[in-house]
Amino acid sequence: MPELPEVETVVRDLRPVLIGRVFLGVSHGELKLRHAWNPDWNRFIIGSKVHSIERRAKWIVIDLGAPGTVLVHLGMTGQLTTQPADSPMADHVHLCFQCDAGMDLRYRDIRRFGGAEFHAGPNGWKERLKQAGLGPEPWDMKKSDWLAALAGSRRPIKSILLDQRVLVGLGNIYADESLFQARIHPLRLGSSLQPNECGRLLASACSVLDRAIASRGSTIRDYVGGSGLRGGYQESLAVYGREGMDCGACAGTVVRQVISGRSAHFCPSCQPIEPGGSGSGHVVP
DNA sequence: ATGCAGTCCTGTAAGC
DNA sequence: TGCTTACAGGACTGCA
Repeated sequence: MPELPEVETVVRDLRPVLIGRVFLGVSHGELKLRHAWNPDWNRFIIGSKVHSIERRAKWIVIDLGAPGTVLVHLGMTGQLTTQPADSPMADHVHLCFQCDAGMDLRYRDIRRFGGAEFHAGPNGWKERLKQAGLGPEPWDMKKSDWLAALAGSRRPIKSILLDQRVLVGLGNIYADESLFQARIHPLRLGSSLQPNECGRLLASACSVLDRAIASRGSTIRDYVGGSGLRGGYQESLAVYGREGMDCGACAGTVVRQVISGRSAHFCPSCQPIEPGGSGSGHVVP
């Protein structure tokens, strides 16, 4: 599942091979994507050169200079990779940008929760993302804003971490890992967190994301980087996907509980529901 | 205003 | 063995 580290890895993989390439054509499938490609955009794309590739939240931003910008969201199973133009087309490839030098940029997405959009002009894409109401990158989050956001919310902290309007980049995997590293129970309400816990949680999120990026992200099922390589951070996960297994930090066992419709993985011993709990008992909410 | 449940989508795996 | 069902979750919609 592409979260911030996976998207960052795709961007870093694509940069050296895609910057400077010129799009010669675009082909797309019939199936509907969440972010469907409009064929009217082809005329902006064809003949345009890739100036830069950046990441904002979980979006890939491909800057084509004056014509505009391509935004790609990987959704859950999206893959954006470069391949030789004569390589066989895999199943579920919905979009293919033909580049010069015999190279394709292909978008493959099994569950079709992602897709690509084109936004004309220098600021079109910024308006699009502004409309999404994205919060700051975790490393740019101001401590005072973070404290205020948590203090003013009576939602479970797990839900808050997944809300991209508060903070971008975390998905289910890294939200669980961040909460474990900060030793905070996912059901704790935002307003119940003490300032030191808030600070610890933000620092944990940044640190988990940093380490995941260094490992090229986590490949749980479908994720691959821009070069087609899998990630490695799944080997370092402390709680996600480890239901029923030993907690690596204590004698407890990792449990799974549905919170806000998503699986939350945590160690009830290391992450007590009672603030300041010592871990002496397994608290069942 | 706020938070939650439902929805999309398909491959995988568990269960009968 | 073959079928059915549950599950995975990012981001959006609609409801209470």
